[in-house]
Order: sequence, then structure tokens, then C-alpha cells
Amino acid sequence: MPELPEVETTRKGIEPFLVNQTIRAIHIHQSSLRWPISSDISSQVNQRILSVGRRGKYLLITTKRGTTIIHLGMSGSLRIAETTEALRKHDHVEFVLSNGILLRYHDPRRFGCVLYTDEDPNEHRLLVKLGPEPLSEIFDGEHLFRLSRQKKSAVKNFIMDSQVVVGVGNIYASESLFMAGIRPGKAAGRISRYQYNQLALAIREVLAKAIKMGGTTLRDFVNSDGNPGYFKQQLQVYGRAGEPCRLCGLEIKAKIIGQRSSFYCAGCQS
DNA sequence: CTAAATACCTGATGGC
DNA sequence: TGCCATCAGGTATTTA
Repeated sequence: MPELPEVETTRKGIEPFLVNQTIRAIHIHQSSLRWPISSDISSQVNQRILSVGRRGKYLLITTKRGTTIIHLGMSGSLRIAETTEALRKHDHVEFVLSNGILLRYHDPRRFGCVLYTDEDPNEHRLLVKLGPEPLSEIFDGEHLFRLSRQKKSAVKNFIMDSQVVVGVGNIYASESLFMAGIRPGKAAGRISRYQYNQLALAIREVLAKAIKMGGTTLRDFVNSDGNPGYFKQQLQVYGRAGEPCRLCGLEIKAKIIGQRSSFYCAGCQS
């Protein structure tokens, strides 16, 4: 399921095929995604792509006229295809480019979205409230500490709140908390500044490493070039309930926090 | 205001 | 073989 590293891996993967190409056509096979695909996306036709950006888990394909905002939800993927390649099931949108290739949006569970705006995408209602990028300079322990005061909710839910910091999904939340030595169920407001410094560093490190490795493959994520990522074997706690902790050997525990499965080591995390 | 629950959706999996 | 129940989960929205 695409978290920030997978989205960034996708961005990097498709960028060289897209920049400076003109969008010749957009074929919509299924417009019923999380929100319907608006017909004004056709404004992008015959426009040259200036950049392929990212904000949080949103991909931004920008032309002079506007920006296509794509979210992969949890089962979405983008891939570069030849025009001769048969349409697969759940290939909902195709961008036909002037270099003769296709960008295909594929999303079995249709939790994702393909939107269009002719204004600054950062002012779009879905992006305007987002917290800092975890790999940017303004994201640090002080930021987490300041926002968390008086918060009673679990720290895991806190760091997964996109208004606090973007890009920390269920997998990397468990991984970051393990690395920082903090139990996921602990109240966000009761965590020290020192621990938040550790946590901010852990989030940075886990995400940066995953991006470097090309993203995690769990169920149906496929890199834009069709190859799976390689991060799965690096996971320390996620999905490892009952298995021994790689650091201390104690059994990894699973717990539902905020309706989401969470994993931690009772020996290494307090 | 906060925090928790819910909706959106389909494919993989396991039990019978 | 098929049918049903369960689970996966990002995030906007609704409810408490």
C-alpha cells in the first residue's frame, strides 16, 4: 500500500518519461474513484508537462494551465506502458504522451483519486492543511513536541495525522516508533521533548531509507517500472507479531490502536 | 475544540 | 467447486 516512499519512488520512476512531453489525450475508463474524475481534467490535453512533483502522498503533474493531483489510495499504482500493451483490469485512466508512451493509473480498490486544479495546487482543499514534509528542515522533534501538548490520543495516531506531518502511514508509524523506542499506544501529550527528537530522527531515517530502497512491497504495490520494491525484508516490527525482535529476541506484539493493527517490542519500546 | 468512528472499495485468504 | 466472513488500509468526513 503506497506510503510516502512508494509515492516518491513512483514520482521518480515516471518523471523522466513525462517532463517536456505533451499530453495528447486522456482516456478515462472508470471515473468513479474516491471522488469522481472531473471532466475539466481535459484542460490538460495538448499541454506540455512542466514538472512531476509530490506533496505528502499526492503526486502533482503540472502544465502551464494547471495541475493534475493524483493520490494512489492504498492499492493504486502508476506505470509507464507501451501503447501496444493490453489494458489491464482496473486501469482506470490513461494519459497518452507525445513520446508515444502511456501513463496508466491502476487502482483495484479505488481509494485513490485523480483531480484537476487550475490554481496553485498547494492551495487545494486537500493539500492546504497538510503538515510539513518529514524530510524537510522544518520537521523536527520540537515540531512534534509543540503540537502534541495536551493530546491524549496515542502517539501512533498522532504521527499518522497528516496535519502533524505528512507521509507516515501505518507501516512506517510502527517502524519509526520501534526505532525511537516508544510504545505506539502511549499518549502523545505525555512524551518528552527528548523522545520526540528521537522520533523525528527515526521518521526521517525510516522514510529516507525506504525511498532509497525503492519502496516497500506488501500486497499489490508495483513500482512504476513494474519491479517490486525491496524494503519488505527490512521491516523490524510491522507484520512480525509472534516473531522474535531483531534486537532483543522478545516476541513482537500486535495491538489494535485506532482501528489499525500496530506492532511493537515490549522489550525495546517504553 | 478534541477524539473516535465511519465511509469509501475490491482482492486475497481461510473455513466449511 | 463455491460461498461467506474477515482483513488490509489513507484520509475526508461524520459523530460523540
